[in-house]
Amino acid sequence: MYNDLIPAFQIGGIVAAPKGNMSYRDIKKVVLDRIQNRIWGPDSLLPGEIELAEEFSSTRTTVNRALRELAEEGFLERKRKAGTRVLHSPARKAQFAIPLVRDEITDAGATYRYSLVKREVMPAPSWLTAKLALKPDREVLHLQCMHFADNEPFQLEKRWIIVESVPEVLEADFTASGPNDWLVQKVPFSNLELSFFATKADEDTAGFMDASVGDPIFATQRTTWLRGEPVTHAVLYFTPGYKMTTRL
Amino acid sequence: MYNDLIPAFQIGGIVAAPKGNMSYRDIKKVVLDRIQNRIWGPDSLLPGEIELAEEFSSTRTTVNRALRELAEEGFLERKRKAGTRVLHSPARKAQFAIPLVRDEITDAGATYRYSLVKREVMPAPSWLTAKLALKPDREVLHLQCMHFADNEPFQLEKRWIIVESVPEVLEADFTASGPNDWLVQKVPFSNLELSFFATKADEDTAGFMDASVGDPIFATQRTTWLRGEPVTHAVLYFTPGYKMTTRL
DNA sequence: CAGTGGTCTAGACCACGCC
DNA sequence: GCGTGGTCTAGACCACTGA
Repeated sequence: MYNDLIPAFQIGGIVAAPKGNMSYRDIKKVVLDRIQNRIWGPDSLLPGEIELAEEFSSTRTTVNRALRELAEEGFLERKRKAGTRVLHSPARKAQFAIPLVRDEITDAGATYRYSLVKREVMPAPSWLTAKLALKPDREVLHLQCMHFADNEPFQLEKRWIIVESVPEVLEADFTASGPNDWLVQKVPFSNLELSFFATKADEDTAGFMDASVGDPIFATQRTTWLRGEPVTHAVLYFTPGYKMTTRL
Repeated sequence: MYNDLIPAFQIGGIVAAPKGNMSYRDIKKVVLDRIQNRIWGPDSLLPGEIELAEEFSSTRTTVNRALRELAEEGFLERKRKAGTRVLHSPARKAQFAIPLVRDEITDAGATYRYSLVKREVMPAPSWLTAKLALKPDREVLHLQCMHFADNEPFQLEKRWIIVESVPEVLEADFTASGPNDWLVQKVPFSNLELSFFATKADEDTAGFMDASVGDPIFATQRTTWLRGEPVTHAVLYFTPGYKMTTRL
């Protein structure tokens, strides 16, 4: 039984409310503990905020913040009039930072190097026109770039930028630094779609990465809009063996 | 220039503060707009909370909530004494729900079916002992299960459960429903590590999924602890072509 | 050490949504 | 309708940390 894992002093410890004033963090801890120890089991209804405020000798405002954050973290469901309920499946949410490649590399203590592989102004390929619901015959700037960590291939970036949305992109110089840096500086974005998937290295990709044809490749795809207008679409191919990790 | 995309009425609209009292949501919108329109450019320092509260004819508490949430969302950095600063790279954070497979399938409108492929009590394999820092010679329950969506293979689950942490797992019946369901009901968890990566289908995996050997497979890995004790480790292999997506 | 954000209080009004 | 959470206010004290 999992209770074997609970040190004796904790059974009556955290679960019971300490005396004196408690911060919203303390309240979060106690509530979470009660959920995890099934004192408030799945689907059960928690006492109202006022009642909890009394128990914790705190105020409703403070209790509210604690419960609100636990709800954001996916432990509780809150509805007006209905009250606060424990979710049966811990619909926890994972959070990932979306860093710039450069930051990702330098944060890992490696040296970052960038290289422009290809630059081409072209009509939007039909799959892109369809995906972004572009008007027909739009012009796009297509770029391919490599990002290195300690001179090892780290990421291959294929990017399409809608010229109409960012005309000045045609003047930009991408030989020294990548389009992501430039876009971040020049264009705010209001909306983003992010996907993760697995693909296999084709001959082209394998050539750039330290990979063999057919190697499994972890890839992410990002599409960005500004106030409803598509700005750019990028696919990022990671070096074989890459693993994206979070803790919570 | 991206300003071309901004309808004229917005330039002097959202960016300027509306009169009257504003909610924290309104304040968030205005501040975000000013960031995106470079009125408060990257790295610039925002006015203090009191000053903003005056401008928005609101209180510091309300402004505080707005700025705090924008910071959580990755737009701002806040430090005592230093003030609130606009982050140069929109270090936005992606949030994913971590649903039960069954929910993921039924939410998509498909029919869920489960099948137990393998059940085995065994000594912990050495890689698992190392990964979870187990004491030597621990016993684990190893399970392999298939999850189907509309009778199409959707996910292959390989799971190891530390018997010592959850002894009663040996009595559980996993022929009708999966170990995840059981664990969620019986064992709370306090800590979780989550990874995403790409791998290729081996003969075994390809046999279960609708896949060929060598196909790229998107996989996730979850390790769960309860109060510092490892409980279970699972690797979930998705059917080829699976793509995980979020918007923000 | 002084200024900024972090948090708590006590009270109020409001809006949503079950009953 | 009416109870519950959602939010705002006005004020206070505190803790961190940069100048």
